[in-house]
Amino acid sequence: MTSSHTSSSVSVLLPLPLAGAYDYALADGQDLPADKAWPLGSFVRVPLGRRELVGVVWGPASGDVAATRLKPILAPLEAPPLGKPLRDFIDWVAAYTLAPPGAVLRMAMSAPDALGPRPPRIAYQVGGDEPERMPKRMPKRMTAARARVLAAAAEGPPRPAVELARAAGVGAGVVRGLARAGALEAVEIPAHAPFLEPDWRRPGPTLSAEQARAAEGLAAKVAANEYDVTLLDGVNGAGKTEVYFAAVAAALEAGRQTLVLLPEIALGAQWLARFHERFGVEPAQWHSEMTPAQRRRTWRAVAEGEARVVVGARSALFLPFPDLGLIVVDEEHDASFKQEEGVIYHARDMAVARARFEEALIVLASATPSLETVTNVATGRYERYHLPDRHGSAGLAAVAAIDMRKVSLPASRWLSPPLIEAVERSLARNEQAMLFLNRRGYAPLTLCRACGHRLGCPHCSTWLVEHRRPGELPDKLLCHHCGFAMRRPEVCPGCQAEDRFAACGPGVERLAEEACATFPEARLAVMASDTMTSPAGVADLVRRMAEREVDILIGTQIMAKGHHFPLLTLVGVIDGDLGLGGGDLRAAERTYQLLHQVAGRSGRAEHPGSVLLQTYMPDHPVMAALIANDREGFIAQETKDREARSLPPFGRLAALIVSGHDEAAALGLARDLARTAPRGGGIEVLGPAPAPLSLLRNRYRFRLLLKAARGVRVQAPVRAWLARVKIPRSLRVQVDIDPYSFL
DNA sequence: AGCACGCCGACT
DNA sequence: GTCGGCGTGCTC
Repeated sequence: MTSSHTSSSVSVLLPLPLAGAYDYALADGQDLPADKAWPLGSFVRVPLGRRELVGVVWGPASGDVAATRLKPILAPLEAPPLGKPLRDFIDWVAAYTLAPPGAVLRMAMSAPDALGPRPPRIAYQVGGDEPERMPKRMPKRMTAARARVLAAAAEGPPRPAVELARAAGVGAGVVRGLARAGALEAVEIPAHAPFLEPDWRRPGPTLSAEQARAAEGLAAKVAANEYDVTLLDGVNGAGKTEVYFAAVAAALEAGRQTLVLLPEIALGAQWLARFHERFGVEPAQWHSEMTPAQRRRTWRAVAEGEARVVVGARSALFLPFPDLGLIVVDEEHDASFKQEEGVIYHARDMAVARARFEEALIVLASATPSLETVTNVATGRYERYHLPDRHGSAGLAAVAAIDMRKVSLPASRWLSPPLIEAVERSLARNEQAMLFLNRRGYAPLTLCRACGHRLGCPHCSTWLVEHRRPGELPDKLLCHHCGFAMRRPEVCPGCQAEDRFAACGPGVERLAEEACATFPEARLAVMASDTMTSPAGVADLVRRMAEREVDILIGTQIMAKGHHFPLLTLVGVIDGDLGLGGGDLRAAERTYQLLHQVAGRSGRAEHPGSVLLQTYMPDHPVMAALIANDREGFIAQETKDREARSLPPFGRLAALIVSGHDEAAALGLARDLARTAPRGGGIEVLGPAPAPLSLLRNRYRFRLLLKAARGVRVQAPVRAWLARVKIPRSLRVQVDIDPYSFL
């Protein structure tokens, strides 16, 4: 091993789940010093087997493979090199999550075509500069669609196929067909307009004294250019967004970049509008629904420092910011920050690590901070800015329980008389109401009244959920875990009885049916992740709510995320107890957070709101805390409970999920793992037990849970543990450090 | 993650 | 006789 200045080889990390980086030889006759030609972080094309792929120069050669056996680096790519903070972050995430470093690198290379030269942007025109603007060659076949395209092309500048097609109201194929026929001329036009710099000089809104204090504090922290974690803690409506926008403005002023992580970017239309209002432009966005071209453009703009503010879902955490000065994690408690597939990580926790490597400020914002974050504030690791009051005149919504043990409802009814009366009063006052049920579909279970048979998914250990969406198959049964769908069978698979199926339990669709019958005059809308699939659909519903075209909004938790319904004054929670079943250690915390967030939809602006909570457990600590609006009391009790049981954040957990198509083989490996499990030193291993979803996508799953005392690092013992057993390729062992979901 | 190699069933 | 299934192992 020699220094990178004189060595003739370097190690290159490839975006593959390999154990480590591979050594490559530097090409002969390279007239630049090696560290100039291939600086660390450079993207390079290398051979691997009979393939060629792009990797990143990661460090000096390891020397593991004899120099004579090394293949040469083929060529550098033109994208800017990954900076040291991001490379260190990638190594750190790999070590923390026990994922192969290349698998983590892959997340930072999520726009493969962004690394090479920009593809030319092709536009189509007709007639060029000539005044006539007639096609040089008329197509042999002329159709109405083609005529519209030619007419559209004759006006205005050359346009890309998609835009021209949109202007003519036809598909892009028509444009391409005309180009092929020679009727349209292809010309190269300049690349996309750059991302505009948000204007931080624009005056912000007037802030309250507390908001102003927090805003100034955050701005000063940004200017300090140091690693710092600050919790921005305030109820919905307290103006957290405007406060952290002050930090964004400070980062812009300092010339550094900002990343804002949101739980669900697809639902962020209102957030984007607020950003636009504050800074005059839209920020760059990053989420899973983007097209390859959009990813390319955004990734490259981030890497070149042109995109100054990026708002994105958790995967945006791995974008190649060259100068990141600020990270904001909004709704930091939200469970959707936990990535559960591939590299398993929690984006909030990883964001804190990235901020450390970038020497940046990270702001965690929430009305109901996670116990982890609250504990870090208590121990002084994080600072906290508190925004105690709602900005505006409306007080907090009053929460009251409806004790469902004391109401008797007819079969297949879920609206209690007190809730119905409250909705009627709302409607009479010409105000809006919301009914919340965190369950998609019509009915969560279908059973046979003759023999009791339940219709389950053939690939998972779950019940099929009935959906009755208009325009869809009637009686459609759906598995919410693997997507399996079927029509309800004619006869019961258990006893061959005909027409004896009964839908059991409510989903939002069935609730809507009941609401429709109960409030026949009211205009209803349903909002669930499967009925609101596009951001435009969500935006339209939000608009209809704002313009009072809807009286009762019925939906699942996606209603609770970031939407403001100013005229909404009543929230009815149909089943407050829904999240409390099961063995999830965070069940109480999550239920509190979700119901608090739902309650926060009610009573904004000048309308006071109220929340009615249907529950069979009105005395449960979660319900009691919600009714008393006693967040601190709930946190104190939950803290005491977790501490007593040495559960996070007062102890560490790691889960191993063994899965495979062969149940006996999977169980056998799980037992081998239990036998060789680490013991002592503050570590205890439980299991194997069938995972709560013991069959998922045809894979049988068994879980082992490693519990470690506070301060014990779990990575090294788990790594050594896995090295002790042979894992056949037909089985998979997933490691989940700090598991959230226990499924 | 690919891609090859290798060892057992239904087809030109 | 071979085309092809996917289990196992390797790629600097």
